[in-house]
Amino acid sequence: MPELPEVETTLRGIEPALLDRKIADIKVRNPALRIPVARSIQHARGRSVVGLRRRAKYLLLDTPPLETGQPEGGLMIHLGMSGSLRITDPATAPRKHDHVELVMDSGACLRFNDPRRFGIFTWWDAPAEDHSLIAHLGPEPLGPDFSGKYLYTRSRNLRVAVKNFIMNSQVVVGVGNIYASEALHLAGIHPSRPAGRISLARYEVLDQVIREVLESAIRQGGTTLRDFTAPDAQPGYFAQDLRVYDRAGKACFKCGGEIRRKVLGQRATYFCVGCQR
DNA sequence: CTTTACGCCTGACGGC
DNA sequence: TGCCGTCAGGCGTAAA
Repeated sequence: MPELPEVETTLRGIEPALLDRKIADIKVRNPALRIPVARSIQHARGRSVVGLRRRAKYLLLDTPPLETGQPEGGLMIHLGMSGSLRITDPATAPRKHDHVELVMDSGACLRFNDPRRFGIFTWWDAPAEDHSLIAHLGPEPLGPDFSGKYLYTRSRNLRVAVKNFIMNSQVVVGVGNIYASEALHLAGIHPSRPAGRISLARYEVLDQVIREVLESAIRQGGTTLRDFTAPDAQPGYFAQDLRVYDRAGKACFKCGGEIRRKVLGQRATYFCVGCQR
């Protein structure tokens, strides 16, 4: 499932094939994504991709108008939980669940594949920051606006469990279910602890481990990046580093305690009974 | 306002 | 072997 590191890896993987290239054609095979693919994505046809950005788990392609009067904006892609992008030859037969594709003038082709169709492929009107899906998002976890002090200040008087707090995209973006459990374990914080009852010092630790776990995963994403265009590209680059996720009943690598599973906010949550308080 | 539940959807998996 | 129920998950939205 694409978390922030995999989206970042995806961005780096598709950039060489898209940057400064013209979108010659846009094909929609199945518009039934989480948000139906609208005809407006055709605004990008004939335009060049002059920039690729990531905001939270959204990929943004900048496509300036060719002549005055055309709309300013670009394409927005979200991978949902089963989406992926790959660069391929447009002559190759599409796979099952290849819903949208960009045919570049270079002859390369970007295909959006998403079995569960929780993803998004849509058009945004400039400025992208004002789009309803990203206008109210919190800071980037790897950016300068995210800090222990920020988490501490935002959480005062909140009774919500700290795991739900850091998974709230209005608080901070890109901390998915897996990394929330992993980061809290590394920080020694119990996932059920009320967010408003955690000290500044502990939030400073949490800030650091969130950065570390995401940066580490992005580095390992480089492995995924290399076979990104390969027909049999495999996800799961982070699986070997998981310390608590999906390890219920097993022993904690740090203290030997038992890893338990509980449901918080309708999500599977894993933690160690020995070293998380 | 905060908090919780639900729905979208397919594939993997276990039970029979 | 195949059928069926259950679960997983990002995240917006409705409901409480």
